[in-house]
Amino acid sequence: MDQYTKGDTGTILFNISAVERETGLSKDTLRVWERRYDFPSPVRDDNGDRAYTTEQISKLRLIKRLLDQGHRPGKIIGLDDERLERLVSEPAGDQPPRQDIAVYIHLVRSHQALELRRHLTQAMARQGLQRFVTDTVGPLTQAVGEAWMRGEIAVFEEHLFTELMEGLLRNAITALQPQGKAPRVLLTSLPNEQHNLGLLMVEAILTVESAPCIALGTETPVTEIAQAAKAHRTDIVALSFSGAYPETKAIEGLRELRTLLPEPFLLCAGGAGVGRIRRRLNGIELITGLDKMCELVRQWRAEHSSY
Amino acid sequence: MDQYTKGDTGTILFNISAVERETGLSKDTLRVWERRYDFPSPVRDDNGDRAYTTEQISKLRLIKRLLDQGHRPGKIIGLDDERLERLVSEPAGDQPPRQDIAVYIHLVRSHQALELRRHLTQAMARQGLQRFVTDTVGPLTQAVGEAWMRGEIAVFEEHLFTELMEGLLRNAITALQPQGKAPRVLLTSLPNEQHNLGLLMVEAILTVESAPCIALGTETPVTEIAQAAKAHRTDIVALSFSGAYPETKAIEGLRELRTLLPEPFLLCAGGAGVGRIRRRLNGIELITGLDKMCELVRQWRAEHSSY
DNA sequence: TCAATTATTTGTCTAGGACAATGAGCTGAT
DNA sequence: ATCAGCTCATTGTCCTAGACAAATAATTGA
Repeated sequence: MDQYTKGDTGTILFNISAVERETGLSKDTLRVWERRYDFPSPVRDDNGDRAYTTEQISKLRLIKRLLDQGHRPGKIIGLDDERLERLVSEPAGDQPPRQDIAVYIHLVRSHQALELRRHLTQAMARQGLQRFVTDTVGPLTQAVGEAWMRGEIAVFEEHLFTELMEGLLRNAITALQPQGKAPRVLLTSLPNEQHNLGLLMVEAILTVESAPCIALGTETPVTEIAQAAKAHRTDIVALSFSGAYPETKAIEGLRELRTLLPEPFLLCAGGAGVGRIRRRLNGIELITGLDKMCELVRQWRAEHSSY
Repeated sequence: MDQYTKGDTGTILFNISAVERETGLSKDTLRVWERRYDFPSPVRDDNGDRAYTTEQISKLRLIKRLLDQGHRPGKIIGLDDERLERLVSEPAGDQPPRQDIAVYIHLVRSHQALELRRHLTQAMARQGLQRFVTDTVGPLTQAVGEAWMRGEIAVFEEHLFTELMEGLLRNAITALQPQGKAPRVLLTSLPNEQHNLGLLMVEAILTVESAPCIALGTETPVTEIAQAAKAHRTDIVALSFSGAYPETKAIEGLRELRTLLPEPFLLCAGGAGVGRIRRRLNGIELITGLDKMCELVRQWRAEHSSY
């Protein structure tokens, strides 16, 4: 029941439930990997329950990232950390390093909240909300996430960053006095997907585009999404998936929603979690970037302006 | 793998994974309930996998609500829908009915988001932020929660309300240009406590009181809270617990935090979850209302103004 | 009346088997 | 050479059924 326990040497050990939360790998998967590949091979606590070390968890995170890139478990689980690291950084490759992002990251790590907020507010004023979101918030959020994966940023630092960013975006959105014209867009995520930043980014962009948003926050059950779309007479339903969201669950949820929502509704999904979906899904638009959401709205307007 | 299949009569059936998502009850729990209480007793599909009907799912939702209210599975699972319904609406107390709250609730239920926002903004302007939070947001949030328990408000309606309220409070907070003087307060909640509204209410009140807040959002592990308090040199650490949070967990977490944070730090806990704690906890302030938080800050200032 | 003990309830863990869906590798026809 | 179709290996999720600690209720004793 407890999330973590202390090992003999004072090291912190995590139970299988905590590891599921931390890595996004289901308990079943963790157990079957242990059976088949001998990794992870956690020690056992007094009850005989699996107890994972932080090292194992970070290796699992690394492996998860590689799976998301298309690698297969059997091929990579045996490799040592060094080789895994090389695989991760390999194809990700060589984006031009960005000075501004490095500055923000530094502010996050040195706990200068006010200074960080000031810098970001200035950037927003300089770039305008639309470009601020696509060119700064998006990449920065991703960079923070990656730094967190590598253990360079503590949990509480990431929390503070997220909170600050949410405040900033929400403020910008209300400042625009959201009204606007069709299409009306419903924004939310499926249960177990708690990341709200992506949704707020989309909301900001859509608000700039004068498309009215109904934002439900995160974790709305599929049936409720369908009800909400009908009750609010939205034209588009947009779901957000972070990179850690299990692909099969995402597809499952989207398909169910498609069945529950008859055709006139446009259904689309975005976020890092859909980037790796190769399959074409019937009647579901996969959005590969924040700017693409804009295009979708414009396209919708073009198709519905015939009168 | 498919989330739902069609039954013989054309009814939609859900697999165990979908039910977990919809109800928040784990697969393990669903299976063990079936074993022990014969409910839910789903039919099986061609693979022998459980297939749940929508009726079963809504009964499960009802049961989940009652569990959150403190009922125990063994006592209520056997009851029929009628009896369950009666239980849900039963404990609704006899507070003096408030007209304004009834109006807000009505707007929530009729999906008039813009109108609701307008009303609330007006109330805020009329009452001032401090009284708006204590006299309107607090009671309203509670009323919405209770209505949701009774099934009078749908999940998506509650989500929209929460989202709207968060935006409103965040906006008010930033508008105040938070700076201010000591004490510095760290605001967050423990893992598994996802309600952010309570934290935002406190943040709003403290901001009015010119006490600078470090808000980490929800679900920060205890060790991280301790680190954050030190890194940001806060004077007070305030945790929020909603009514559903298990009392023992709360006490456990608070005690652990008290051990990790040496004396000069003031540690306090608030929210519906601490209201029912009778025991006095060493070195931990239990806050019984939003206004009490104010008093705590004033008291702190009185004690530290000796120079 | 309240604290300490004992009994019951309840959620989550365990093991290992099964199987469908996915992806990889191969074959033969265009 | 390319591509559809087939086969085989891989992989995630579901299954059963037993165990046990934590949480809660019931009982005892001071």
